[in-house]
Amino acid sequence: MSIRTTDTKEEILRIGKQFIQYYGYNAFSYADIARELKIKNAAVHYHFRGKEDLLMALIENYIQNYQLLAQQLEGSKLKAAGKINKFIERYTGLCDSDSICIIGSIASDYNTLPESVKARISELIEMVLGMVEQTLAEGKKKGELHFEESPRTRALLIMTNLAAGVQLARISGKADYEAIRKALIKQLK
Amino acid sequence: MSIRTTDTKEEILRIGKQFIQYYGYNAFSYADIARELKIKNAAVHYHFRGKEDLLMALIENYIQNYQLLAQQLEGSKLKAAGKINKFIERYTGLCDSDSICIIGSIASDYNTLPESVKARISELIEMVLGMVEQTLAEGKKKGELHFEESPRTRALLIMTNLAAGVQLARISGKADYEAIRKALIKQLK
DNA sequence: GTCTATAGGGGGATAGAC
DNA sequence: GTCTATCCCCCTATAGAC
Repeated sequence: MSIRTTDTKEEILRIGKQFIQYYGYNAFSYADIARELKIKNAAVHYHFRGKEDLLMALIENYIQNYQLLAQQLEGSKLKAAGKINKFIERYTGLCDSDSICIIGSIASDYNTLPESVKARISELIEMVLGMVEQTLAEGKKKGELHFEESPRTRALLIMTNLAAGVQLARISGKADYEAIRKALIKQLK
Repeated sequence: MSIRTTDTKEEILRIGKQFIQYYGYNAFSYADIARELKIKNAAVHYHFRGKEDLLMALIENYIQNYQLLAQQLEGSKLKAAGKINKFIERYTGLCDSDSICIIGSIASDYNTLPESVKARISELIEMVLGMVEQTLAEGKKKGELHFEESPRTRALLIMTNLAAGVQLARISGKADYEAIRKALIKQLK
């Protein structure tokens, strides 16, 4: 019955994620976060010493989140196509809020980030690609999915279609993203 | 015999383009450009009143550049696959310098840009997509290319593979980009 | 845990001399 | 066309009171 009180630290993470997806990492400030949460600059620094620490925490969140998804998919009765759809859905949601995937956003700012962050992002990407790759491989083995390329290559094609698809949608409209999404699903049948 | 002297204005455009592709629009300053060209801050402002004017000039350059490519392709004896390859080559070159396509870079910063710039970027994207779409349509008609989707959708799939492919390569290495590139070419046969 | 106040630096941009 | 000098703003970050 208890609604867990979202503390400030979680709120900062939530807003930070939104800002990265909407404006980009180098285009928002602690002051922006503070204004949004109606607290002061210094309070944000209390929870995350510096902006890089906030970014790192967000990346850790994503890693945990995908680990959770991995467990859910492993224990689910979904067919391969349904599992792939779980990944696609995450991108479809972004479009509706004019936002882009955090990996794509960070990729643009990549050369401005410290090595520690770069390394962790690399791990996140490998993890996500690995999950998609494995799902594709299993689906092919069971005869549920059909594609010519290696599972790794197919995973790369799908994830790049999605990542740049939401970037494109922000500029040219959601219709283009929808065309991509439908084509992806059709291709695997 | 005369080697045209590259004046400062052209040099600024050259460096500005590099910085956008390497660091992102919101992550470099006029001071960075000035340092690179061994001139002062104010000299850059003389050639481009503000940073947005520089960005707009770069977008105009891209539009002209693609118009030139369109003319070249129209008058060439290249088969459809060869024409598509001209687009792919542009992205392959980016990988080697740890850079990403300017459209992808700008897409990340999109919500921080003034409306005038947004509108022009939209036109640039439509132009490039239109060129690829038309090339695909002609190739299919002549029996040189084979794909199931509409030319527009196929163009979207190819361009998003390339745009996010170079973003990915910057983080996970060029091997992934190469896998994408080869798969794209193979898919069309 | 949040505040006020502030340090220190960098950003975009302009005026006016040369 | 480039310079020096400067303005004003916002940024990241910290110290110390509450």
